[in-house]
Amino acid sequence: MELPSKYLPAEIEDKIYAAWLEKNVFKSTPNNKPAYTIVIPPPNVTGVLHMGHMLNNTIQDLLIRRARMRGFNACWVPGTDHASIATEAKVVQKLRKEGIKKSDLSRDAFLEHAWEWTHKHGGIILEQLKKLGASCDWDRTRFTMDEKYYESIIDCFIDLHSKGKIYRGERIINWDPAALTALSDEEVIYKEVQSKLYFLKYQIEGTNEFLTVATTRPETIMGDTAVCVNPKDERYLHLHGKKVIVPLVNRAVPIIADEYVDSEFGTGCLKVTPAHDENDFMLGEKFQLEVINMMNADGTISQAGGMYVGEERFAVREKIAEDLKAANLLAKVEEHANKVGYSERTDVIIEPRLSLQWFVDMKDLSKPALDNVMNDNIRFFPPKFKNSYRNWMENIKDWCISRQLWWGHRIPAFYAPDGSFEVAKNVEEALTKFNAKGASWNVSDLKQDEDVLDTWFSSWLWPISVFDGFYSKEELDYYYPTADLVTAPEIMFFWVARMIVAGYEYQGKLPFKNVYYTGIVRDKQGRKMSKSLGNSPDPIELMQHYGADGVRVGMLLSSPAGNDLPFDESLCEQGRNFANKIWNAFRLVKSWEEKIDTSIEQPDSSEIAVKWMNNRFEEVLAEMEDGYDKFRISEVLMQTYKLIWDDFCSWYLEMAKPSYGKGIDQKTYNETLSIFKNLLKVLHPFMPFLTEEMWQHMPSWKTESEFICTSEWPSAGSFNAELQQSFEQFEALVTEVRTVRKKQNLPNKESLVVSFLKSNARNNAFDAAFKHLCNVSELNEISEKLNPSFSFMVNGVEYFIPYTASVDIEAEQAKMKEELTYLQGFLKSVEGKLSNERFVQNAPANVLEAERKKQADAQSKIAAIKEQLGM
RNA sequence: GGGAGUUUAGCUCAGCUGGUUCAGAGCAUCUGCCUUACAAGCAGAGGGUCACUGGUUCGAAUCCAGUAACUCCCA
Repeated sequence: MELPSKYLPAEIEDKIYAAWLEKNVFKSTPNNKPAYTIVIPPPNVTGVLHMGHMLNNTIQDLLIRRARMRGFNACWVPGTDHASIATEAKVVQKLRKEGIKKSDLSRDAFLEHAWEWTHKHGGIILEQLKKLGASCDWDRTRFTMDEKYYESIIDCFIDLHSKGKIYRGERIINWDPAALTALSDEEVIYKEVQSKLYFLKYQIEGTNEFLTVATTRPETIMGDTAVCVNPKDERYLHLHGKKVIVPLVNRAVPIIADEYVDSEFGTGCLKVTPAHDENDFMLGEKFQLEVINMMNADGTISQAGGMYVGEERFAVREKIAEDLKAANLLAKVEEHANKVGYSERTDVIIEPRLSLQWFVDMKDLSKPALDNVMNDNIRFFPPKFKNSYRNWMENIKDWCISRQLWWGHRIPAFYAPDGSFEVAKNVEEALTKFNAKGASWNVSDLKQDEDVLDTWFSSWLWPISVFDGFYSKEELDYYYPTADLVTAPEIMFFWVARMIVAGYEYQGKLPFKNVYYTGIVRDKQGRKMSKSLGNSPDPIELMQHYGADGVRVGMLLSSPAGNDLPFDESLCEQGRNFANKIWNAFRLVKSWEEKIDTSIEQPDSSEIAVKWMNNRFEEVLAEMEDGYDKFRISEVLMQTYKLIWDDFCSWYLEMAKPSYGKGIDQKTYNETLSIFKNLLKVLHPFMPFLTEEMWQHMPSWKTESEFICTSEWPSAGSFNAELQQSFEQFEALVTEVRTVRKKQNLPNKESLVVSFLKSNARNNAFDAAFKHLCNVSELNEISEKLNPSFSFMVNGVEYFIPYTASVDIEAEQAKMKEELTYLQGFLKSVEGKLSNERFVQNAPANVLEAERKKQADAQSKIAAIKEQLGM
């Protein structure tokens, strides 16, 4: 069978993926093997694959494939998230294009559109993941709005409510005036902006004195119900207990004193607007202040404001500044840089708004989640993220979980006409609860809460509910806790922390053992990849260009845990080249199949080559396992890369390769195949398609396992360090000879005679390989130096290659002199150390010994060169 | 404003408890090769005041203090 000289991924990837699916190799059901589970961070149901997904899912696939080969029952659960705000926004947008306004639709009609949209776009991303080679158990695909899943979220709400962990309360929340919904703290992005600081004059009641208050938000004065100063601030001591008149509004409000106020900021006086600022709200509660809600949901001034009613908040800011100035109540305006919160979704400025919302009381819930990360029951990679996790957990606030949206899990609270409510699974149960308390409503009297739950309130049960864990223990007991979670640090608080909370609350144990945080994929200029910048390559196109394996390798080459990944297509090129290199090594070995000559004994050179390569494999395998344990993925990849390219292709194959026109012995052939097979196995998690394709070309391997992806991971054997050291000396010797050949233009076809000075230190283990590799016809031990000749030292042994006619002796001598000068300087520095008494006294024995060896080596080299130069 | 992190070759990064794993890897660059698996390749080579300044030590990329620049998180 003819194999093309280039590896052509496009022709084989789909075929191989289909074969895997057909034989259900990714399917997992509980059995007597240990489970190794990963749940996918569910992508947005209507999203498309981007580079972040590529990185994240490549890592998950790598981990799950390795686990599968190591004999675990590997289960990778795929799925998608309903992403309530993002999806609803897209549906609203789509309807608008069709001339339909959301407000014209009933809830049910809107939801029909949303489902339609979901069915049309949902799952695209999962299909794309198949191109990447993702070995998910697709039969387990879950969606956060699946019936069973939905039910578990509702039950979770009801449960937490009954435990008193969920409450309804009036709070200042982050309000998005464009999306008309509350946002969690995590959905607010703070940006540094250049704004203005307005100095407003508040007249002190009954006097002609004024108090100046600095504010960035003069438009909220209609909601002012106090002015606050620091009690220690001597400038204002005399005003405690007095009142001031709010400018323009002409309302008298008290001057209060509280430590909260920073005397250094502005004038040291703070206007207090309890309905429009979180800290002011706190002051309001503390001092029992009146609360005036002067803004509408859409960011216009409300009736309660009394002035500028119906006008937009920022227009009013301009206007009020003018009016204040006209009334001579504006002392001055300064430029001022501050941070302002923006909505992550709509990018409008967040309005702190007093509003009735549902909250989760996080105080007690968060405790086990904090402790078990800090004590490493759940390990973070890299561990530096434990710091920010702790910081957040220790200052955790109650979680606002209601959203003024339709797409999502509808809050199971039912209101009676008198405003009382009951939390229940459905209206009938709510009615029962009402009536048990003596009320006598009918079903038609009750109205369900209009709001849905924060998306993260559904995804925090992901590791539990994908196994129907609320209703059945069968699968959960087997698969939970899951092994690893691979995700981005950006959602550590949104999601990771909350899954841990839910895990301890509902299972009493951790949801996963390790959390691997990936970096952000950036472009070459360090910018985050985004649709709006258009700087993100299309992953599907990339895979078409470089092959899925090439892209996988490209993604992982430069992505140490937690560090950002400056992505460059040349990385994929490197991956593709690597695939091609292996492909050609495979072609070579495959071609030996026809050259087997059973009459040939295994040559010594091949024997040592096999022995060394097996030993080297053990050494690197141990390093790789260690790297995997520490999630040092890019390092493991590089170890694999060098093992295959350098050790196997550049050294082993060259040693084992028969001379031109010669056949190969059976033993070397068999052993080469066995080495190759192990290499492909450890490479498989990185390059699943390539390795599987080659496996399928080898009938003898297929008797072991039909697919490489279900074959057995190589088990570790013993490693002989001495053998590796011998190899390295041999390597150095070969390099020296190649250098001589190159300098002298001696083609490899012409054989050489190499001599060496008799020495006890000389290691001859690789002599046969050396002669084979360097085309050395004779390797002679001599007792006298050979002059004139090229000479070089390897590990204390001096070698000679006779001069050929064409040698430029003068140039050779000049080089030797240069070398001599360097060695003399080196020797001097070593001797300097050794003559330092304190060094000799304090340094450990091995260091001293090393220095003495350096000294001896340098001395002998110097002597050798001097002799050659006739000095 | 509070916290965390980073700074080592042109680029991306390794360098654990101070000493042969100590100045390293891959890519890129340069030189020579279409050598009978592979030019998506082979064989070589060059390249760094380890951000800066001090300190501790016989000895510092590594420990300590300070400075600078950048990044992220929280308010």
